[in-house]
Amino acid sequence: MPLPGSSPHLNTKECNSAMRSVRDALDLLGGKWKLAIIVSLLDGPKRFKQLQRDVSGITAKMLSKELKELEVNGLLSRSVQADVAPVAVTYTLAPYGETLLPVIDALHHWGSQHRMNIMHPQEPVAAKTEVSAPVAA
Amino acid sequence: MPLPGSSPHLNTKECNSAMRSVRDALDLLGGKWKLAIIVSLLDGPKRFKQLQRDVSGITAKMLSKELKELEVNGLLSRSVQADVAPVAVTYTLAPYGETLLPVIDALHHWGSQHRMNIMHPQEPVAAKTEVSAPVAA
DNA sequence: CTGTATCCATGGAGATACTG
DNA sequence: CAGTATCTCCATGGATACAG
Repeated sequence: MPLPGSSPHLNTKECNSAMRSVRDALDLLGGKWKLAIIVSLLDGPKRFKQLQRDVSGITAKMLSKELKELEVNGLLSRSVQADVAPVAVTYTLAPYGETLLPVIDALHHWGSQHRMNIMHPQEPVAAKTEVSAPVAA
Repeated sequence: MPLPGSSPHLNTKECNSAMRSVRDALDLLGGKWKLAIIVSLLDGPKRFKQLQRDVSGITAKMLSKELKELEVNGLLSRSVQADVAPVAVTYTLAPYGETLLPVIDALHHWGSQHRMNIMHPQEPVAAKTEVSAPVAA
């Protein structure tokens, strides 16, 4: 069952409007880091440095940029503790950010299945062109 | 194993392995065109030119490249009709490609909600920093 | 600690022309 | 029709140094 209240699948006319939504989601989450940050924050509020450790490989510049975008979109909130010595900034997943859980689950579920298919291919999953066709040159 | 019916959420130790799956999915679907192509093929088999019309804005080069990647990953199949005059190539969504429906639905569902939140903000969704902090300079 | 500014390499992707 | 080959532009993002 595809979606409660949605069609079995989309016809061409619905495609364009449907794609707009999908693109919205993908533009927001599709980067290299956004989901990793959100997933890390599912664990609880974190500080900048802590996030940088968790999201392995990300640079301060990227982290800062991504956090800004996520905040502007209401997915997380930023709070500053100015009274402590070297300033403490905490990032917290907003309730709105938690609405992403179904999306994350879907990606995670499919992704882990796909990973298994690739590593333990029961039946050849890969390309199978019906005539000849030098697919990958 | 964290996800049969989806856990409440992921802890830090599970994050890395979970992220690998999520990244797998995102790497495969995250581009600008992949999902659009797949969604278009949900409608039924299509030919190259037809796809290029459907997926508005895509160039032949990109379409060709994306189709190749999708085929290699077993999400669609390519069939050549060499006997007809100017050669007909048809792309068909593979059964494996249809396993993406839940993912697409999740993205579509969240994306359309998000689009509504942005256009008709009931309550200010956007950034709200607790202290001062010139967030977006 | 929490970022920002700058420089720079890489590659993603458009335009165009060409081939089978 | 169904692509491929080049050339080129520009955004992404890493490294590094600096700032509040």
